[in-house]
Order: sequence, then structure tokens, then C-alpha cells
Amino acid sequence: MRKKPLRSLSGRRDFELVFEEGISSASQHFVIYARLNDLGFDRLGLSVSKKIGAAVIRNRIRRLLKEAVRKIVGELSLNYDLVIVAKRSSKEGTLDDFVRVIRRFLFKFTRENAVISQG
RNA sequence: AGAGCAGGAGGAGUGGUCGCCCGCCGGGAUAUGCAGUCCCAGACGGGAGGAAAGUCCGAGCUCAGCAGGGCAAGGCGGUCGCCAGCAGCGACUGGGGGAAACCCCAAGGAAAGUGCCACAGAAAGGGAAACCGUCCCGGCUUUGUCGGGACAAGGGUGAAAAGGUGAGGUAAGAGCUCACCAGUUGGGGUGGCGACAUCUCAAGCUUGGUAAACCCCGCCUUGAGCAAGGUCGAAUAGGUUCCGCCUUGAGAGGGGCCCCUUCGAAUCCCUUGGAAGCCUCAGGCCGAGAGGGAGGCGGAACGGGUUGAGACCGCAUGAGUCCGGCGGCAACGCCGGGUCUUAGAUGAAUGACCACAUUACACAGAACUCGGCUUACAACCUGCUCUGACA
RNA sequence: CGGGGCGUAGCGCAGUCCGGCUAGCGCACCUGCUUUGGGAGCAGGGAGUCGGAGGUUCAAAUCCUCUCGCCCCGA
Repeated sequence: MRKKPLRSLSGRRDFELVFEEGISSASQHFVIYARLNDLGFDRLGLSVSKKIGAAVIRNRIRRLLKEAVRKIVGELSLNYDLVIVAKRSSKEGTLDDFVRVIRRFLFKFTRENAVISQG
């Protein structure tokens, strides 16, 4: 079965829900927060501050992160709300870096949730 | 060949696979149907820039305000022209730099007034000022020194010291006088639309700098901004408070629920009270008025709401651009022609990977629109300068 | 979209309005004295392209224009 397309996370309420209920993981290039949802599709919120760089650099980071999440989420059956906060070093990351980190985090997160739902 | 400076031009191409935004077509759901709304994994088309940037100016557009004039505040400042307009552009004038090509200039007024000009210097703007000096007179202890006076030449100080050179003149000097030169003001001639240039006459002989100091003169400026503003809609959220006015009726029909038809169609109740009038012995008829509540309409004030109830319009063809002709030194204008014109989001779209050309690499990402200015920049093209090599 | 502020020694600030004075103050730093040694104290000293570029002026941290970076506020 093919998943419905990725949507944007919007509003302070949704973001805070992910920050409070979800779990987080920090890596060299960004911080990622995640929680499960039951909406039938995945949602992604990106926070790329103006401090990180000019518009072209910020767009580049956003698009790479979006592409990385899109690739990984297709491999998983559950639905997630994700928030990724970029760091100053994000501009040095490549797509492969992002994919590797997000995949490891999400696979681990999914495994833990599977254990909980079984137990 | 390399480097530097200035200008021009600035397209990361083609083909695949996956993905995003918009438009349109198609399919599905709701409905008798249409419209509308929602869903789609389908097809087709389109999808950042010369600076999209900085937000430094100017406009369009929208709302609010506005009789006219003045003050205040701010901006602009050679002339003529161009432009919708500008602090923009073109040509010219004047000034400055340079050997030259050429480049640069916020370029009205300091003889309206006020302020300021540190330090140094005798004196810094008062026709002022005597430090070293020059000259004259007088005293004394006579190669000198002291006192009084004249002098703006020379020295010295300073960013700047009150025209320059020569002659006359004098005790010594001085625009004190004269000639020439420079400059100022005024008059006149010639050229130019004009800024101005040039020639000439006269005057007093000379009047420092600073207005990116206050200021004066001339010209310009209403304010806020697309979160402007408009239309439609929902509600445990059609709010609260105050003021004014209104609240008379049994009932019937139609439809998509609020309108139509109709004299009347959202719409009254409780308590108190018992005016006037009428009948009347009592009393009654009638139901004004007052208070409270509820409702309707209008107005004012205050909230709630950005912590997602909004959607749509504004919102994409414009003072556009290219070609040709004509006018103009040019900026630009006029005329004709062009199957030249295609982003439009709203948690916000252009991405990823592969292949191919020796290789993909500057600055950089639309948010109401347009005209400028400024700043950033790889390879490429043009010009100039420098260095090196060869002939 | 609109408005405001800051940038001066390693750090925190003054001076800027109204131009000129050796660009100053505190902490820190260095040297010496003092002490058995350290601290404190005393004396002396070093360190500044005044964010950058250009302009006005005799003269600019200060005035004007452009520009870079940082911070804050309102709708």
C-alpha cells in the first residue's frame, strides 16, 4: 500500500504537542522530534532560523531535509508527526548525512513503539 | 600570457526516474439535474533574478482625512531638456584631478544677521594688532641702553595674517599715489533659450574661511500602508455596558427557514398601577403611565479572538518588450508591425539521483505592482593601464 | 510592512548633541616595591585602523552620504 503524501505541520499547538509528547534526538546537523499520529498521513514541521543563513541557504536545507524525510517515511508503515530544527552546521550536511541519521532514529523509535503496543 | 580598473552581458544545458506548487482537462462522492463543495495515486501545460537583495528614493493602488491660507517639521538646490514621477537620465556650463585618453563634484546665498576658527602667534575678523624689527625725538654710564612716538615693508607663528610686481614718495614706511596684472561690485556691447563666455567703461582701491553650523532665498511634501482594503460566511463566541426609539392581533397558504402573498406573518409576558375619558349610587368599561424581564432597530463605549473558523476578491498585461521607420547630439518621443508576453504561494512551491558533452563552479530565491538608485558577483566580451616573453 | 538602538583597549562603558584638549574610566594584563611565599596595597607601564569606504572642513570617534554586522519593538 502506498502512503498518502507528506503534509506540513502548522500552528504552535501542533509543534508544542510534538515537543512535549514526542521524543527527541540531537545530531551534528539538526535536532529531530517525533511522535505517532493516527491521521493516516505523515506531517513534517521544519524550523530553519534566519541565523543559519540567507534565503538560498535556508531553502537548500529545507529541501534536503524534506527529501530525506520523504525517502524514509515511505519505508515505514506507521504515521508520524516530525519536527526538525536546523542548526548552524546544517549547511554543511549532505542528503546522505540527513538520510542516515533520520533513518536510524525513526527505525529505533518505531521498534520501541512496537514493543510497547505488544506489551 | 598574466594582473588591476571601468563598462557590457549574465543562460547551470540536454535526456531519463522519483517528488512539490499552480492552471486546465478528466474521474469519483453529495444532489433529480445544474451550480457549489469535497476526494483522486490519471493526462497536458506552466513554474524565481539581473540584481528577485538592501529598503535609499519616486509613483500606482486602497482606506482615513481635507474650504482656503499661514506656521512648524522634513526634503531638494548650476542651466536647458527628458520622464507619470524622482534624490533618476541626457546634453551643456562652471569648478577640481590628470601628461593625455578621460574621470570626479549636495555646484543658490558668507556684501541680510548670529555663532565658531583649537594650539601657536603681537594680532584670527574689530579697518584689529608692535614680539623680533625699521625710523624719528629725548635722557644717560654713547659701537650701547632706557623712555616717548611714527610705521604694517621684512622676519617669525599658523590651515589662513588683509591683493601681486615695478616706480614714485617718505625720517622710515604703507593703495599713500601711479602703471600693469588678479579679483569684487555696478553699467554697457557681442554670442548663447539659458547656466555662462568674451570685450569694454567706471568705482572704492581689496571687502578671510565655515551654510554636510544656525540661518536666508527658491521649489516640493496630508497620513497610513496589501496584516491596505472589500465581499461572503460560522459560532458552547451572532459578546458586554450605556443611551434613544419601538414591541398592535385570532389565524391561513407557499417554498431550500428567511423571505413572499396578505390590512396584518420574528415578536410579548409578569408585577404594580388604576390617569384622562365614558357609564355610574356602589361599581364597571377602558388600559394611559411606572418598574422589571425578554425581544427588535439605531447609536456610542469596551471586550473576546493571532493559543488555527475561515474562504474568496485584491493578485499578476504593465508608464511592458522586440523589430522597422521618422524626429532629436543624446536621454527620449511619435508612427507601424510582432502566434514577444504563461510564477502567484499563504506553515509558504523549483528538489533528489543517474547519464552525456574535458565541467556544472559567481552573487544569489518572488510575497501588491512598477520606475530608479545602491550594493554583491565566476567564466565570457569590449576598452585602458602595468608586468613578463618573443620578433 | 513600519519604527528604534548599538558597534571605541582582552571585557564592560564614557566621550559624539555643540568638530580641535595626549581618545579617557573600571576590571583584566605586564614590571617593580612590599611579604618567607601568596593575596591585598603602593608606584610605573603596555595595549585602540573609534565596524568599513568615501566626502565636507585648516582639522572628523564627533558632521554628511553609502555600506557591513548585531539587537529590540509594533501591526
